[in-house]
Amino acid sequence: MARGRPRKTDPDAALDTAMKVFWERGFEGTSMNDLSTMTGMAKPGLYANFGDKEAIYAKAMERYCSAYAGPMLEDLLRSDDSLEITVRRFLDGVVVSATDTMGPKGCFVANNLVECAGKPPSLEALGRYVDEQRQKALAARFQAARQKGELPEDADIKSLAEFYSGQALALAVMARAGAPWTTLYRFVDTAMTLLPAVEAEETGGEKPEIRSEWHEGIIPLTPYKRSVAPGRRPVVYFKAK
Amino acid sequence: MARGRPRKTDPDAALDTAMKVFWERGFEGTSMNDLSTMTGMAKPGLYANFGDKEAIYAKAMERYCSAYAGPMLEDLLRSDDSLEITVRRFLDGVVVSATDTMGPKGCFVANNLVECAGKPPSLEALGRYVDEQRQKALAARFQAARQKGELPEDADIKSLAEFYSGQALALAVMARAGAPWTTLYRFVDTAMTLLPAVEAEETGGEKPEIRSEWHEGIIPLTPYKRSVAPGRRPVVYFKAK
DNA sequence: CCGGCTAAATACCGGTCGGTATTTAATTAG
DNA sequence: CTAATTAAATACCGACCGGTATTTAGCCGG
Repeated sequence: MARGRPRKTDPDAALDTAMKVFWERGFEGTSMNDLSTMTGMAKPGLYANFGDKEAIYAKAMERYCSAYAGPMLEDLLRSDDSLEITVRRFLDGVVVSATDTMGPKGCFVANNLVECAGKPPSLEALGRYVDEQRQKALAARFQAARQKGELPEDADIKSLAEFYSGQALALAVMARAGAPWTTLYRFVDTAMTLLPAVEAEETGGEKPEIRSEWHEGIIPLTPYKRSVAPGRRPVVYFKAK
Repeated sequence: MARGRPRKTDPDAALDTAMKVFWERGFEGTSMNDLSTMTGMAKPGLYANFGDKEAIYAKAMERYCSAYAGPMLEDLLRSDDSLEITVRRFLDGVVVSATDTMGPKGCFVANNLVECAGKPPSLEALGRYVDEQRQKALAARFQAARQKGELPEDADIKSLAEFYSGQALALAVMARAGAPWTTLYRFVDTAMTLLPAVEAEETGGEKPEIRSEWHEGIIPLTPYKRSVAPGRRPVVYFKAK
Protein backbone atom coordinates (compact mmCIF):
# COMPACT_ATOMS: atom_id res chain seq x y z
CA MET A 1 0.00 0.00 0.00
CA ALA A 2 0.87 3.72 0.15
CA ARG A 3 1.35 4.09 -3.55
CA GLY A 4 2.48 7.18 -5.37
CA ARG A 5 5.22 9.65 -4.66
CA PRO A 6 5.97 9.84 -0.95
CA ARG A 7 5.16 13.04 1.00
CA LYS A 8 8.05 15.38 1.56
CA THR A 9 6.28 17.18 4.40
CA ASP A 10 4.10 15.73 7.12
CA PRO A 11 0.80 17.66 6.93
CA ASP A 12 0.53 17.63 10.70
CA ALA A 13 3.94 19.21 11.12
CA ALA A 14 3.10 21.66 8.35
CA LEU A 15 -0.07 22.72 10.16
CA ASP A 16 1.92 23.14 13.32
CA THR A 17 4.30 25.45 11.53
CA ALA A 18 1.44 27.30 9.87
CA MET A 19 -0.09 27.88 13.31
CA LYS A 20 3.08 29.51 14.54
CA VAL A 21 3.42 31.68 11.47
CA PHE A 22 -0.19 32.92 11.75
CA TRP A 23 0.29 33.37 15.48
CA GLU A 24 3.42 35.41 14.89
CA ARG A 25 2.38 37.49 11.86
CA GLY A 26 -1.40 37.46 11.90
CA PHE A 27 -3.81 36.55 9.11
CA GLU A 28 -3.13 39.47 6.80
CA GLY A 29 0.56 39.54 7.63
CA THR A 30 1.00 35.98 6.41
CA SER A 31 1.02 35.17 2.71
CA MET A 32 0.52 31.79 1.14
CA ASN A 33 4.09 31.99 -0.11
CA ASP A 34 5.21 32.53 3.48
CA LEU A 35 3.34 29.43 4.55
CA SER A 36 4.74 27.48 1.64
CA THR A 37 8.36 28.34 2.37
CA MET A 38 8.04 28.00 6.15
CA THR A 39 6.27 24.65 6.05
CA GLY A 40 8.28 23.27 3.16
CA MET A 41 5.03 22.33 1.48
CA ALA A 42 4.41 23.76 -1.98
CA LYS A 43 1.34 25.92 -2.41
CA PRO A 44 -0.74 23.38 -4.29
CA GLY A 45 0.01 20.95 -1.48
CA LEU A 46 -1.28 23.41 1.10
CA TYR A 47 -4.52 23.87 -0.78
CA ALA A 48 -4.89 20.14 -1.33
CA ASN A 49 -4.28 19.30 2.33
CA PHE A 50 -5.99 22.13 4.15
CA GLY A 51 -8.05 24.28 1.79
CA ASP A 52 -7.76 27.99 1.22
CA LYS A 53 -6.07 30.56 3.43
CA GLU A 54 -9.06 31.03 5.73
CA ALA A 55 -9.40 27.30 6.21
CA ILE A 56 -5.73 26.97 7.10
CA TYR A 57 -6.08 29.82 9.55
CA ALA A 58 -9.10 28.18 11.17
CA LYS A 59 -7.29 24.86 11.43
CA ALA A 60 -4.30 26.67 12.91
CA MET A 61 -6.55 28.23 15.54
CA GLU A 62 -8.02 24.85 16.40
CA ARG A 63 -4.54 23.46 16.76
CA TYR A 64 -3.60 26.32 19.06
CA CYS A 65 -6.59 25.50 21.22
CA SER A 66 -5.63 21.86 21.34
CA ALA A 67 -2.17 22.72 22.53
CA TYR A 68 -2.75 25.73 24.78
CA ALA A 69 -6.17 27.20 25.48
CA GLY A 70 -8.07 23.91 25.71
CA PRO A 71 -5.83 22.17 28.24
CA MET A 72 -5.84 25.24 30.45
CA LEU A 73 -9.63 25.30 30.55
CA GLU A 74 -9.59 21.58 31.11
CA ASP A 75 -7.35 22.04 34.11
CA LEU A 76 -9.52 24.87 35.35
CA LEU A 77 -12.57 22.59 35.31
CA ARG A 78 -11.06 19.29 36.38
CA SER A 79 -8.35 20.14 38.86
CA ASP A 80 -8.88 19.27 42.50
CA ASP A 81 -6.56 22.02 43.66
CA SER A 82 -7.86 25.00 45.57
CA LEU A 83 -9.47 27.89 43.72
CA GLU A 84 -6.52 30.11 44.50
CA ILE A 85 -4.05 27.67 43.03
CA THR A 86 -6.19 26.77 40.06
CA VAL A 87 -6.82 30.35 38.98
CA ARG A 88 -3.20 31.23 39.55
CA ARG A 89 -2.09 28.30 37.44
CA PHE A 90 -4.47 29.42 34.73
CA LEU A 91 -2.93 32.90 34.60
CA ASP A 92 0.59 31.53 34.97
CA GLY A 93 -0.13 29.25 32.04
CA VAL A 94 -0.97 32.30 29.96
CA VAL A 95 2.29 33.92 30.99
CA VAL A 96 4.32 30.83 30.18
CA SER A 97 2.81 30.27 26.76
CA ALA A 98 2.77 33.98 25.89
CA THR A 99 6.42 34.52 26.73
CA ASP A 100 7.81 31.16 25.68
CA THR A 101 10.98 31.89 23.77
CA MET A 102 10.45 28.82 21.60
CA GLY A 103 7.23 30.19 20.16
CA PRO A 104 5.65 33.48 19.08
CA LYS A 105 4.97 36.11 21.72
CA GLY A 106 1.44 36.65 23.00
CA CYS A 107 -1.71 34.64 22.44
CA PHE A 108 -3.13 33.55 19.11
CA VAL A 109 -6.67 34.02 20.36
CA ALA A 110 -6.06 37.56 21.61
CA ASN A 111 -4.33 38.41 18.34
CA ASN A 112 -7.34 37.13 16.47
CA LEU A 113 -9.74 39.17 18.58
CA VAL A 114 -7.83 42.34 17.79
CA GLU A 115 -6.96 41.73 14.17
CA CYS A 116 -10.11 40.06 12.94
CA ALA A 117 -12.72 42.27 14.59
CA GLY A 118 -14.94 43.49 11.76
CA LYS A 119 -13.63 40.89 9.34
CA PRO A 120 -15.74 38.05 7.90
CA PRO A 121 -17.39 35.90 10.61
CA SER A 122 -15.35 32.91 9.49
CA LEU A 123 -12.36 34.73 10.93
CA GLU A 124 -14.00 36.86 13.58
CA ALA A 125 -15.92 34.05 15.27
CA LEU A 126 -12.86 31.90 15.92
CA GLY A 127 -11.37 33.87 18.78
CA ARG A 128 -14.71 34.97 20.12
CA TYR A 129 -15.77 31.39 20.58
CA VAL A 130 -12.65 30.52 22.54
CA ASP A 131 -12.95 33.68 24.60
CA GLU A 132 -16.52 32.76 25.43
CA GLN A 133 -15.52 29.24 26.45
CA ARG A 134 -12.78 30.60 28.65
CA GLN A 135 -15.19 32.87 30.43
CA LYS A 136 -17.68 30.04 30.88
CA ALA A 137 -14.99 27.79 32.29
CA LEU A 138 -13.95 30.44 34.78
CA ALA A 139 -17.54 31.04 35.76
CA ALA A 140 -18.09 27.32 36.25
CA ARG A 141 -15.02 27.09 38.44
CA PHE A 142 -16.08 30.08 40.51
CA GLN A 143 -19.57 28.67 40.81
CA ALA A 144 -18.17 25.40 42.09
CA ALA A 145 -15.89 27.28 44.43
CA ARG A 146 -18.77 29.18 45.94
CA GLN A 147 -20.67 25.98 46.54
CA LYS A 148 -17.59 24.45 48.05
CA GLY A 149 -17.26 27.46 50.29
CA GLU A 150 -14.03 28.61 48.65
CA LEU A 151 -15.79 31.83 47.83
CA PRO A 152 -18.19 33.85 49.98
CA GLU A 153 -21.91 33.37 49.29
CA ASP A 154 -22.24 36.89 47.89
CA ALA A 155 -19.30 36.57 45.48
CA ASP A 156 -20.23 37.84 42.01
CA ILE A 157 -19.39 34.89 39.78
CA LYS A 158 -20.01 36.70 36.52
CA SER A 159 -17.88 39.69 37.44
CA LEU A 160 -15.06 37.47 38.64
CA ALA A 161 -15.15 35.39 35.47
CA GLU A 162 -15.14 38.47 33.27
CA PHE A 163 -12.34 39.94 35.30
CA TYR A 164 -9.97 36.97 35.17
CA SER A 165 -10.82 36.31 31.56
CA GLY A 166 -9.81 39.89 30.91
CA GLN A 167 -6.54 39.41 32.78
CA ALA A 168 -5.62 36.71 30.30
CA LEU A 169 -6.12 39.21 27.49
CA ALA A 170 -4.09 41.85 29.28
CA LEU A 171 -1.24 39.40 29.82
CA ALA A 172 -1.37 38.35 26.20
CA VAL A 173 -1.09 41.91 24.89
CA MET A 174 1.62 42.85 27.35
CA ALA A 175 3.61 39.76 26.42
CA ARG A 176 3.24 40.52 22.74
CA ALA A 177 4.44 44.05 23.39
CA GLY A 178 7.60 42.57 24.85
CA ALA A 179 6.96 42.63 28.61
CA PRO A 180 9.32 40.22 30.41
CA TRP A 181 7.89 37.29 32.37
CA THR A 182 9.02 38.88 35.62
CA THR A 183 6.65 41.75 35.00
CA LEU A 184 3.85 39.43 33.98
CA TYR A 185 4.18 37.26 37.07
CA ARG A 186 4.08 40.39 39.19
CA PHE A 187 0.92 41.32 37.31
CA VAL A 188 -0.57 37.92 38.10
CA ASP A 189 0.33 38.36 41.77
CA THR A 190 -1.49 41.67 41.80
CA ALA A 191 -4.53 40.34 39.98
CA MET A 192 -4.77 37.38 42.34
CA THR A 193 -5.20 39.70 45.32
CA LEU A 194 -8.64 40.52 43.99
CA LEU A 195 -9.89 36.99 44.62
CA PRO A 196 -12.05 36.82 47.78
CA ALA A 197 -10.89 34.22 50.31
CA VAL A 198 -12.66 31.66 52.62
CA GLU A 199 -12.48 27.80 53.22
CA ALA A 200 -14.67 24.56 53.16
CA GLU A 201 -15.55 21.53 50.83
CA GLU A 202 -18.03 20.38 48.04
CA THR A 203 -18.67 20.54 44.20
CA GLY A 204 -21.15 21.70 41.49
CA GLY A 205 -21.73 24.15 38.61
CA GLU A 206 -22.52 23.31 34.99
CA LYS A 207 -19.52 22.89 32.72
CA PRO A 208 -19.23 24.57 29.32
CA GLU A 209 -18.61 22.71 26.11
CA ILE A 210 -14.93 22.05 25.55
CA ARG A 211 -14.30 20.72 22.08
CA SER A 212 -12.89 17.24 22.27
CA GLU A 213 -10.32 18.03 19.59
CA TRP A 214 -8.83 20.51 22.02
CA HIS A 215 -7.65 17.77 24.33
CA GLU A 216 -5.06 16.36 21.95
CA GLY A 217 -2.29 18.78 22.81
CA ILE A 218 0.10 19.23 25.66
CA ILE A 219 -1.59 19.69 28.99
CA PRO A 220 -0.42 21.20 32.25
CA LEU A 221 0.37 18.58 34.89
CA THR A 222 2.47 19.03 37.95
CA PRO A 223 2.42 19.30 41.62
CA TYR A 224 2.16 23.03 41.05
CA LYS A 225 5.09 25.09 42.21
CA ARG A 226 5.59 28.81 41.84
CA SER A 227 8.78 30.85 42.10
CA VAL A 228 11.02 27.93 43.03
CA ALA A 229 14.21 29.89 43.56
CA PRO A 230 14.62 33.67 43.61
CA GLY A 231 15.45 34.88 40.10
CA ARG A 232 14.79 31.45 38.65
CA ARG A 233 11.83 31.37 36.32
CA PRO A 234 8.89 29.47 37.75
CA VAL A 235 7.50 26.99 35.29
CA VAL A 236 4.14 25.47 34.56
CA TYR A 237 4.95 21.95 33.49
CA PHE A 238 3.53 20.45 30.35
CA LYS A 239 3.61 16.94 29.00
CA ALA A 240 3.15 15.68 25.46
CA LYS A 241 -0.32 14.22 24.91
CA MET B 1 -2.73 85.04 -1.97
CA ALA B 2 -3.86 81.37 -1.96
CA ARG B 3 -3.15 80.87 -5.62
CA GLY B 4 -3.62 77.66 -7.56
CA ARG B 5 -6.43 75.19 -7.60
CA PRO B 6 -8.28 75.09 -4.26
CA ARG B 7 -8.02 72.00 -2.05
CA LYS B 8 -10.92 69.63 -2.28
CA THR B 9 -10.08 67.95 1.00
CA ASP B 10 -8.80 69.55 4.18
CA PRO B 11 -5.60 67.65 5.05
CA ASP B 12 -6.51 67.81 8.72
CA ALA B 13 -9.88 66.20 8.13
CA ALA B 14 -8.22 63.67 5.84
CA LEU B 15 -5.76 62.71 8.55
CA ASP B 16 -8.63 62.37 10.97
CA THR B 17 -10.35 59.98 8.61
CA ALA B 18 -7.12 58.10 7.98
CA MET B 19 -6.72 57.66 11.72
CA LYS B 20 -10.12 56.05 11.98
CA VAL B 21 -9.50 53.76 9.03
CA PHE B 22 -6.18 52.56 10.44
CA TRP B 23 -7.78 52.21 13.86
CA GLU B 24 -10.57 50.13 12.40
CA ARG B 25 -8.67 47.97 9.92
CA GLY B 26 -5.07 48.06 11.11
CA PHE B 27 -1.93 48.87 9.17
CA GLU B 28 -1.88 45.87 6.87
CA GLY B 29 -5.63 45.81 6.53
CA THR B 30 -5.67 49.31 5.10
CA SER B 31 -4.54 49.99 1.54
CA MET B 32 -3.56 53.34 0.11
CA ASN B 33 -6.58 53.06 -2.16
CA ASP B 34 -8.76 52.64 0.93
CA LEU B 35 -7.30 55.79 2.42
CA SER B 36 -7.74 57.63 -0.85
CA THR B 37 -11.41 56.76 -1.24
CA MET B 38 -12.25 57.22 2.45
CA THR B 39 -10.54 60.58 2.79
CA GLY B 40 -11.56 61.85 -0.62
CA MET B 41 -7.96 62.78 -1.25
CA ALA B 42 -6.30 61.22 -4.30
CA LYS B 43 -3.26 59.07 -3.70
CA PRO B 44 -0.68 61.59 -4.93
CA GLY B 45 -2.26 64.11 -2.57
CA LEU B 46 -1.83 61.74 0.36
CA TYR B 47 1.84 61.23 -0.44
CA ALA B 48 2.38 64.96 -0.97
CA ASN B 49 0.67 65.90 2.30
CA PHE B 50 1.74 63.14 4.65
CA GLY B 51 4.41 60.96 3.10
CA ASP B 52 4.30 57.22 2.59
CA LYS B 53 2.02 54.71 4.27
CA GLU B 54 4.13 54.33 7.38
CA ALA B 55 4.33 58.08 7.82
CA ILE B 56 0.56 58.41 7.53
CA TYR B 57 0.13 55.64 10.06
CA ALA B 58 2.52 57.36 12.47
CA LYS B 59 0.71 60.68 12.06
CA ALA B 60 -2.59 58.90 12.60
CA MET B 61 -1.28 57.44 15.84
CA GLU B 62 -0.12 60.84 16.98
CA ARG B 63 -3.54 62.24 16.24
CA TYR B 64 -5.16 59.45 18.21
CA CYS B 65 -2.98 60.36 21.15
CA SER B 66 -3.91 64.02 20.84
CA ALA B 67 -7.58 63.16 20.92
CA TYR B 68 -7.72 60.25 23.36
CA ALA B 69 -4.69 58.83 25.12
CA GLY B 70 -2.93 62.14 25.80
CA PRO B 71 -5.84 63.95 27.44
CA MET B 72 -6.54 60.97 29.66
CA LEU B 73 -2.97 60.93 30.92
CA GLU B 74 -3.16 64.69 31.30
CA ASP B 75 -6.23 64.32 33.46
CA LEU B 76 -4.56 61.56 35.42
CA LEU B 77 -1.65 63.85 36.25
CA ARG B 78 -3.40 67.18 36.66
CA SER B 79 -6.75 66.40 38.20
CA ASP B 80 -7.36 67.44 41.79
CA ASP B 81 -9.94 64.71 42.28
CA SER B 82 -9.31 61.82 44.61
CA LEU B 83 -7.23 58.87 43.47
CA GLU B 84 -10.28 56.65 43.39
CA ILE B 85 -12.17 59.04 41.14
CA THR B 86 -9.20 59.82 38.94
CA VAL B 87 -8.28 56.22 38.23
CA ARG B 88 -11.91 55.32 37.71
CA ARG B 89 -12.29 58.15 35.23
CA PHE B 90 -9.20 56.93 33.43
CA LEU B 91 -10.64 53.46 32.98
CA ASP B 92 -14.09 54.81 32.18
CA GLY B 93 -12.49 56.98 29.53
CA VAL B 94 -11.06 53.87 27.94
CA VAL B 95 -14.50 52.26 27.98
CA VAL B 96 -16.15 55.31 26.46
CA SER B 97 -13.64 55.73 23.64
CA ALA B 98 -13.35 52.00 23.00
CA THR B 99 -17.10 51.46 22.68
CA ASP B 100 -18.08 54.78 21.12
CA THR B 101 -20.53 53.94 18.35
CA MET B 102 -19.32 56.94 16.34
CA GLY B 103 -15.81 55.54 16.02
CA PRO B 104 -13.99 52.23 15.62
CA LYS B 105 -14.16 49.70 18.44
CA GLY B 106 -11.21 49.24 20.76
CA CYS B 107 -8.04 51.24 21.14
CA PHE B 108 -5.66 52.22 18.36
CA VAL B 109 -2.67 51.80 20.67
CA ALA B 110 -3.66 48.31 21.78
CA ASN B 111 -4.30 47.33 18.17
CA ASN B 112 -0.84 48.56 17.26
CA LEU B 113 0.78 46.62 20.10
CA VAL B 114 -0.80 43.41 18.87
CA GLU B 115 -0.51 43.89 15.12
CA CYS B 116 2.87 45.55 14.89
CA ALA B 117 4.83 43.41 17.34
CA GLY B 118 7.81 42.11 15.39
CA LYS B 119 7.31 44.60 12.58
CA PRO B 120 9.79 47.41 11.76
CA PRO B 121 10.55 49.66 14.76
CA SER B 122 8.95 52.61 12.97
CA LEU B 123 5.65 50.81 13.47
CA GLU B 124 6.38 48.79 16.59
CA ALA B 125 7.70 51.67 18.67
CA LEU B 126 4.60 53.82 18.27
CA GLY B 127 2.29 51.95 20.60
CA ARG B 128 5.05 50.91 22.96
CA TYR B 129 5.94 54.52 23.57
CA VAL B 130 2.37 55.45 24.44
CA ASP B 131 2.01 52.36 26.59
CA GLU B 132 5.14 53.33 28.46
CA GLN B 133 3.89 56.89 28.98
CA ARG B 134 0.60 55.59 30.28
CA GLN B 135 2.32 53.41 32.81
CA LYS B 136 4.55 56.27 33.90
CA ALA B 137 1.57 58.56 34.31
CA LEU B 138 -0.20 55.99 36.45
CA ALA B 139 2.92 55.44 38.52
CA ALA B 140 3.30 59.19 39.02
CA ARG B 141 -0.30 59.48 40.14
CA PHE B 142 0.05 56.59 42.56
CA GLN B 143 3.29 58.03 43.86
CA ALA B 144 1.58 61.34 44.51
CA ALA B 145 -1.32 59.54 46.09
CA ARG B 146 0.95 57.72 48.49
CA GLN B 147 2.59 60.96 49.53
CA LYS B 148 -0.82 62.54 49.95
CA GLY B 149 -1.84 59.63 52.11
CA GLU B 150 -4.40 58.37 49.58
CA LEU B 151 -2.49 55.12 49.47
CA PRO B 152 -0.89 53.20 52.34
CA GLU B 153 2.85 53.69 52.79
CA ASP B 154 3.58 50.13 51.73
CA ALA B 155 1.53 50.33 48.51
CA ASP B 156 3.50 48.90 45.56
CA ILE B 157 3.42 51.77 43.07
CA LYS B 158 4.99 49.84 40.22
CA SER B 159 2.66 46.88 40.56
CA LEU B 160 -0.38 49.11 40.74
CA ALA B 161 0.69 51.09 37.67
CA GLU B 162 1.34 47.93 35.71
CA PHE B 163 -1.95 46.50 36.82
CA TYR B 164 -4.14 49.44 35.85
CA SER B 165 -2.21 49.98 32.66
CA GLY B 166 -2.99 46.37 31.86
CA GLN B 167 -6.67 46.90 32.62
CA ALA B 168 -6.77 49.50 29.87
CA LEU B 169 -5.44 46.89 27.45
CA ALA B 170 -7.94 44.31 28.63
CA LEU B 171 -10.81 46.76 28.17
CA ALA B 172 -9.55 47.67 24.72
CA VAL B 173 -9.43 44.07 23.53
CA MET B 174 -12.80 43.19 25.06
CA ALA B 175 -14.37 46.24 23.46
CA ARG B 176 -12.88 45.35 20.10
CA ALA B 177 -14.24 41.84 20.47
CA GLY B 178 -17.70 43.34 20.84
CA ALA B 179 -18.26 43.43 24.60
CA PRO B 180 -21.04 45.90 25.50
CA TRP B 181 -20.26 48.92 27.67
CA THR B 182 -22.35 47.44 30.48
CA THR B 183 -19.93 44.56 30.74
CA LEU B 184 -16.94 46.85 30.54
CA TYR B 185 -18.21 49.14 33.29
CA ARG B 186 -18.77 46.09 35.46
CA PHE B 187 -15.20 45.11 34.69
CA VAL B 188 -14.01 48.56 35.76
CA ASP B 189 -15.99 48.25 38.99
CA THR B 190 -14.29 44.96 39.71
CA ALA B 191 -10.82 46.24 38.86
CA MET B 192 -11.32 49.29 41.07
CA THR B 193 -11.83 47.09 44.13
CA LEU B 194 -8.14 46.24 43.95
CA LEU B 195 -7.14 49.80 44.80
CA PRO B 196 -6.06 50.08 48.47
CA ALA B 197 -7.95 52.77 50.41
CA VAL B 198 -6.95 55.40 53.07
CA GLU B 199 -7.32 59.25 53.47
CA ALA B 200 -5.26 62.53 53.98
CA GLU B 201 -3.66 65.46 51.94
CA GLU B 202 -0.46 66.55 49.97
CA THR B 203 1.34 66.28 46.52
CA GLY B 204 4.55 65.05 44.74
CA GLY B 205 6.03 62.51 42.31
CA GLU B 206 7.86 63.22 39.05
CA LYS B 207 5.70 63.51 35.97
CA PRO B 208 6.50 61.69 32.73
CA GLU B 209 6.92 63.42 29.43
CA ILE B 210 3.62 64.02 27.70
CA ARG B 211 4.14 65.23 24.17
CA SER B 212 2.77 68.73 23.75
CA GLU B 213 1.13 67.81 20.44
CA TRP B 214 -1.05 65.44 22.39
CA HIS B 215 -2.84 68.27 24.12
CA GLU B 216 -4.53 69.57 21.01
CA GLY B 217 -7.44 67.18 21.09
CA ILE B 218 -10.57 66.82 23.10
CA ILE B 219 -9.96 66.49 26.81
CA PRO B 220 -12.09 65.09 29.60
CA LEU B 221 -13.61 67.78 31.81
CA THR B 222 -16.57 67.38 34.01
CA PRO B 223 -17.76 67.34 37.47
CA TYR B 224 -17.37 63.61 37.16
CA LYS B 225 -20.53 61.58 37.36
CA ARG B 226 -20.93 57.85 37.04
CA SER B 227 -24.06 55.83 36.43
CA VAL B 228 -26.46 58.75 36.52
CA ALA B 229 -29.68 56.79 36.17
CA PRO B 230 -30.12 53.00 36.25
CA GLY B 231 -29.85 51.64 32.71
CA ARG B 232 -28.72 55.00 31.35
CA ARG B 233 -25.21 54.93 30.06
CA PRO B 234 -22.81 56.88 32.28
CA VAL B 235 -20.74 59.35 30.31
CA VAL B 236 -17.31 60.86 30.59
CA TYR B 237 -17.73 64.35 29.26
CA PHE B 238 -15.40 65.77 26.67
CA LYS B 239 -15.02 69.26 25.26
CA ALA B 240 -13.43 70.40 22.00
CA LYS B 241 -9.95 71.84 22.51
C1' DC C 1 -7.70 86.97 -21.33
C1' DC C 2 -3.57 85.15 -20.21
C1' DG C 3 0.40 82.80 -17.94
C1' DG C 4 1.68 80.85 -13.74
C1' DC C 5 0.63 78.23 -9.92
C1' DT C 6 -1.44 74.51 -7.27
C1' DA C 7 -3.86 70.51 -6.57
C1' DA C 8 -6.94 66.89 -8.50
C1' DA C 9 -7.31 63.09 -11.57
C1' DT C 10 -5.75 59.47 -14.39
C1' DA C 11 -2.83 56.19 -15.91
C1' DC C 12 0.76 53.51 -15.07
C1' DC C 13 5.04 51.08 -12.79
C1' DG C 14 7.11 46.58 -11.00
C1' DG C 15 5.98 43.46 -7.42
C1' DT C 16 3.19 40.51 -4.75
C1' DC C 17 -1.30 38.79 -3.53
C1' DG C 18 -4.53 34.35 -3.26
C1' DG C 19 -5.36 30.63 -6.04
C1' DT C 20 -4.79 27.07 -9.95
C1' DA C 21 -3.49 24.46 -14.23
C1' DT C 22 0.22 21.91 -15.93
C1' DT C 23 4.20 19.38 -15.86
C1' DT C 24 7.60 16.50 -13.63
C1' DA C 25 9.37 13.24 -10.17
C1' DA C 26 8.94 9.27 -7.22
C1' DT C 27 6.80 5.34 -5.78
C1' DT C 28 3.88 0.76 -6.10
C1' DA C 29 1.02 -2.93 -8.53
C1' DG C 30 1.06 -5.87 -12.12
C1' DC D 1 9.44 -2.67 -17.85
C1' DT D 2 4.98 -0.55 -17.91
C1' DA D 3 0.94 1.63 -16.23
C1' DA D 4 -1.18 3.80 -12.55
C1' DT D 5 -1.02 6.68 -8.70
C1' DT D 6 0.36 10.25 -5.79
C1' DA D 7 2.63 14.43 -4.68
C1' DA D 8 6.15 17.90 -5.72
C1' DA D 9 7.53 21.68 -8.61
C1' DT D 10 6.94 25.18 -11.86
C1' DA D 11 4.64 28.43 -14.27
C1' DC D 12 0.97 31.12 -14.60
C1' DC D 13 -3.66 33.73 -13.78
C1' DG D 14 -6.16 38.25 -12.88
C1' DA D 15 -6.36 41.42 -9.04
C1' DC D 16 -4.46 44.43 -6.13
C1' DC D 17 -0.39 46.26 -3.61
C1' DG D 18 2.55 50.75 -2.51
C1' DG D 19 4.25 54.41 -4.98
C1' DT D 20 4.86 57.86 -8.97
C1' DA D 21 4.93 60.28 -13.55
C1' DT D 22 1.84 62.68 -16.37
C1' DT D 23 -2.05 65.10 -17.59
C1' DT D 24 -6.01 67.91 -16.50
C1' DA D 25 -8.83 71.23 -13.88
C1' DG D 26 -9.53 75.38 -11.17
C1' DC D 27 -8.10 79.79 -9.29
C1' DC D 28 -4.77 83.70 -8.91
C1' DG D 29 -2.24 88.21 -10.27
C1' DG D 30 -1.32 90.80 -14.11
